[in-house]
Amino acid sequence: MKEVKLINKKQCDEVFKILFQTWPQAQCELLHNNHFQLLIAVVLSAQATDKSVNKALEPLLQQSPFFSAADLIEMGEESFLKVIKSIGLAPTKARNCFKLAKILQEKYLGDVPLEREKLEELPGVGRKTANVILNVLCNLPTMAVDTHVERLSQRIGLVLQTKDRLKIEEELLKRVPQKYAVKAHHILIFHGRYHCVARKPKCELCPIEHLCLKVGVTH
DNA sequence: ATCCCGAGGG
DNA sequence: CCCTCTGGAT
Repeated sequence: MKEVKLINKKQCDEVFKILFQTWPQAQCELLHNNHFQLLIAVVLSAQATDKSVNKALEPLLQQSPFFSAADLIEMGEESFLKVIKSIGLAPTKARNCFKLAKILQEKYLGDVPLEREKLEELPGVGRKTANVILNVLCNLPTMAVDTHVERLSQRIGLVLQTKDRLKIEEELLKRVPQKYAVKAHHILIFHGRYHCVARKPKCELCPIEHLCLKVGVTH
């Protein structure tokens, strides 16, 4: 018999209240000066730390603060690959970013479309990336389910056990208090990145330890 | 289900 | 050494 590991609605509200107080500064940490740069950064951040993405892009953005789709097309895929070489999955990402830039130029005058369907048509952009873009640029209450959000959701007991990220997203959106709907994604990211880490979570120091079910945590 | 694949941490 | 990092396309 499979035990249902889930905290109740009241506990869920408390979790977000405490986490919001713990991480009031939670926000996107990817370097960017415009919509295009954010889109590129989010695409590059797949299976990579935001630190590694910032480290690779910083010199480029320093030299070219208004770096745009047109600029990426002009510099070429090979040159861009050299820039992002230190990031994992670089060849695939360079190809996707270059193709993406060309599509933006041809279809949207170089702008980033702020609609889910159009975003997800772009190479290298899936549901998670689209959710981040819509959240950061439009302040929409989307829930991008990445490795952190998936881990914390299961661990704390915010959602039922499943590897289906769309299901996790839907369940989370139902359970997150309205007040924190827009911030919730980054609140979870910060807690996952800096505290409730994958391997050795710092449970002794955790502000929600009394509420957490610690599903799968073995010390 | 499997492939893409580099740096940083433990 | 092994695991992890704001996944996506096939």
